[in-house]
Amino acid sequence: MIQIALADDHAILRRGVAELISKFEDMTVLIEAGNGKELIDKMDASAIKKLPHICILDINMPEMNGYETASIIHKRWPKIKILALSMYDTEINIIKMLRNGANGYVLKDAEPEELKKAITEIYNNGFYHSELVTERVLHMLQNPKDRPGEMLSDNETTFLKLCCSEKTYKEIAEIMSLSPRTIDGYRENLFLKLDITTRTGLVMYAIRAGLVIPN
Amino acid sequence: MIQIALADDHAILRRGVAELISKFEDMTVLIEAGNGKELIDKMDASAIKKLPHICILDINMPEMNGYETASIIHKRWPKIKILALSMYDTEINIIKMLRNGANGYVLKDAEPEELKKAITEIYNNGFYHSELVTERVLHMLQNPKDRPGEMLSDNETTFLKLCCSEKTYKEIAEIMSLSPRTIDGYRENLFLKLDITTRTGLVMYAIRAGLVIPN
DNA sequence: TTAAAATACAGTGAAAATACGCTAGCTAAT
DNA sequence: ATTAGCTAGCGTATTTTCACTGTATTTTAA
Repeated sequence: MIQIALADDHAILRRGVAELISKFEDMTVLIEAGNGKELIDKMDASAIKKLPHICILDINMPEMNGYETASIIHKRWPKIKILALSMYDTEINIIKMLRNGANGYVLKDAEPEELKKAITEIYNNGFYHSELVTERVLHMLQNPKDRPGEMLSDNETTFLKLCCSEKTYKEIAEIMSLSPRTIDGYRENLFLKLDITTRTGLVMYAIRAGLVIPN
Repeated sequence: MIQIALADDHAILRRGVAELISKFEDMTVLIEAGNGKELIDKMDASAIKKLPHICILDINMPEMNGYETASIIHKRWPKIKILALSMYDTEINIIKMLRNGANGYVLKDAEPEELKKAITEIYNNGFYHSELVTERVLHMLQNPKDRPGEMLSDNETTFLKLCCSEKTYKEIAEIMSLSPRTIDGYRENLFLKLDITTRTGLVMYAIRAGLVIPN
């Protein structure tokens, strides 16, 4: 019996997926949580013998998003497998989740059958790679250089989050205690890396990447 | 037995919700669709006696979004009740769905119990108004700036959608075959109505309102 | 130990976004 | 028929954003 933990902020979706999973043979949902932090807290609290085999994580979550959650779980409980369940299929999202320790990636658009398959394969083989995760993406994971979805530095990520507000770059510079010119550098770098030319592009990217929840 | 139709582009969520609903007593899912157009096509195709009592609609959908779908269903089959199922609780979303014929509004964050309650009440009384809706609607009625008379016009909506791209206002003006100054007027109006001061604000708003799917 | 990156910072100028003031046509309201 | 409101339009000024050319320091890698 495969034990599963679920983290997603949308209760109806989460409960629905839980129902779906418990209908699959040999699978059961052990833990449910509304965000990454809650999941980790529950795993901390639960007895060691009751840990799940697989954690299914949404990327966009309040409090603690999927990336951070995956990273922490991967470090703290290396044996637990992680399956990312996301709305978007942008390369950067996939790569970022896989780099943070995810063993598979399924879209919310997918058919339930694919979810079942992903869970089974991760449990049996340790990973699940659909056509979505192409060889190209896997190759990128190994070659740290020359990938379009270059990993973002902490400062760049912070900057990107702050871009999704009505602050000017000058104000962002003050908040981050940096010179406006440095911020300008971040902007330019991101434009290059992400093939973007406007702040609007940055905002759209940040939302797709799950860095901010538009609420 | 309450017959239900479901429209949502995320298959896993949709199947999950369908499972959830079929677990509720006296409820069954008759039709499932990936977007509004598909739902309407299926309802057109299905025999008249097999129409659902209630349509549950997501707002953010490709092809045809929740607003348009609600409006069409409401006109074509006035007896069928509509329940909006949305990610966001912005006033404008709620009001817009209600204006387009929805009889209730539930968030994806909500507990499954609320969904059940909403379906039951809509079936029995014709509507479901949670504290969420009443509160928001009341707030709206008090705030002169979001009065129903100041809903967005078609042109403003089109403009708002185009804002979520890397186009300049000048380019948007060309696309819409209007003078750049007219576009400027739309922008200014929206800033006033929505209490916004930058294009970034417009983009964030448009996404929350489900006008664009960030893909 | 050099070379090559990554990081932080600087000035300038052009383009885009934002803020106002103003005109005019249409319609609805009493 | 006139007040009020909404839509569409023009002009101008300021602020913000974007693009380009740089420099100095630190880290990383060969």
